[in-house]
Amino acid sequence: MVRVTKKQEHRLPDLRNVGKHVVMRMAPSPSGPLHLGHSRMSILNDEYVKRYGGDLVLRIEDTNPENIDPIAYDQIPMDLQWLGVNVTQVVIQSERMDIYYDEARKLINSGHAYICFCKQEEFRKLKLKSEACPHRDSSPVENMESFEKIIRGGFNRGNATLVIKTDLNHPNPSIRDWIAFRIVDTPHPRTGLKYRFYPMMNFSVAVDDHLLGLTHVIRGKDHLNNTEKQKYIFDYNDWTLPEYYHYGLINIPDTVLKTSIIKKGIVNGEYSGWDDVRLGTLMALKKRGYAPETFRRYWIESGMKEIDAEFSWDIFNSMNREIVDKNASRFFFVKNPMEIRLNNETALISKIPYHPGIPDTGFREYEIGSNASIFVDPADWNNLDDGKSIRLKDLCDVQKIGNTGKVLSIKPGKEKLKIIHWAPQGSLKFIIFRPDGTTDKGISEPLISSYRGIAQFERYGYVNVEGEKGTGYFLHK
RNA sequence: GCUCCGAUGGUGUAGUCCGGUCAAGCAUUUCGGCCUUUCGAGCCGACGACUCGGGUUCAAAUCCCGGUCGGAGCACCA
Repeated sequence: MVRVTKKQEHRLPDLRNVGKHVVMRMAPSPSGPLHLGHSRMSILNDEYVKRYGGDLVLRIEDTNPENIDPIAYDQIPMDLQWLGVNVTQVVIQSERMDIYYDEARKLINSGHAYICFCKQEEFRKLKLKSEACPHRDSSPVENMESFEKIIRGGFNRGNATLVIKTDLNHPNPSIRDWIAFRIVDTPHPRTGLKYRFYPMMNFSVAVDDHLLGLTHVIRGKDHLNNTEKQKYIFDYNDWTLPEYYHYGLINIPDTVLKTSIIKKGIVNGEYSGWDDVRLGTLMALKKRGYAPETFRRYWIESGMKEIDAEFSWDIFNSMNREIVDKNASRFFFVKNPMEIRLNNETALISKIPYHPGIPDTGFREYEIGSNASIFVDPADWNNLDDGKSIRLKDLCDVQKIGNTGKVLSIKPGKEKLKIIHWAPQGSLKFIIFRPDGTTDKGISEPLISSYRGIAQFERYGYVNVEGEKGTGYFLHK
């Protein structure tokens, strides 16, 4: 039997129980702009909504006033738009507080939730022993009174919580009677001090997943326990559970992603902003020249397995190179330039294709006068033994004699020579910011001045160029 | 410690549900060759993996049991 060649492209597995359409969501906390890690859940959800049709909800989970950066409300939708993620509905949780209160009242009435006045430590200890706290048996009427009193501001932080009754003998202590609301008196960037009794993520998520009609939930497996907790809310209300998927954690090496670290760095001036090229934010990656399509391809290939994995910049860059290369004009960038003199008697014309693979992109052309001097990278020139020959790409072959190049031939000789790049007189200062925080300074050929976008600096790498400024951001080799 | 989850080359994946077509495919990396006036692209080739031990079976990457290793969560973050 002949083996059928498998399709090269990776395809995400089909979802279970898909009806006419799906409703899915992304639920970032607004602690800052999106980063590389967030792009995974965004792409995954978006892919499925595109496959099956339906809605994709962006739900901003801003129920912890202490962990909000207002920039996120605007930047997250922009990040998603850049990624090509088609959000059909935006929901901001801080605008839904009354909904959460109503759902809480329902659970209090049905005896599934109680107000607890235990100190944090006390409550924890009892739970570990599988013992009920003294407030667990309060009547719904008592609980309701307390609840309304808390909402009106009758208690201070740490003195009261709303707890969901689960199972005190559950093998996992964190799932035993979990806290659904707690008091926070920090002003909220959007609602100020209007509310002080905030739902915990497990409560608001369960309520919203139901009310928004979620059919499928895809998220990281760090939420595995949370899913267990949220199921109680669905049970008590007799709501239909969405299908859950939990993908494994991705370790992204050599990349700063933690918003707390980034924020601190921005404040103390170490980073220039959220788009500092040393960071793993989408803003920074965009600035360096990554294509949105690269993210999509990468995360589709990674799939939804629960296994933890290592993010591979090699593979990511390789995918990006494939996308970006065809539109990347070639230029010469000479790092730490040194001048060498040629002994040509007549002027030389150098005509170099902008893209050797795509002939109709044209040429860049420079005239090198007689006995001209040009610039080369000392790393190339100094490694060449005196008397040896080298090829100046698209210019001529030369023999090294000290710091002069004796022109051997204008047409490339038969001999196989090392080929190096160079820059003519009139080249412009150019500086490249690299993601490791270093910079490469040098010069680039004159025609770079009108170029914008991703260029390939030959033998150096891909760089997102702002020609008129003489700066560029290193993308990858 | 407790609860849950997982294990295919350096990395990422395919195959595992329904055992045989898998002496394991693809991509990436590294190395070599061809081509080429880039160390890019393209082409060819090489290295490199089923965590271990038992069991079931004519047959196991695939099913079962155990060990090991790794990961996540562990309570007023999301």
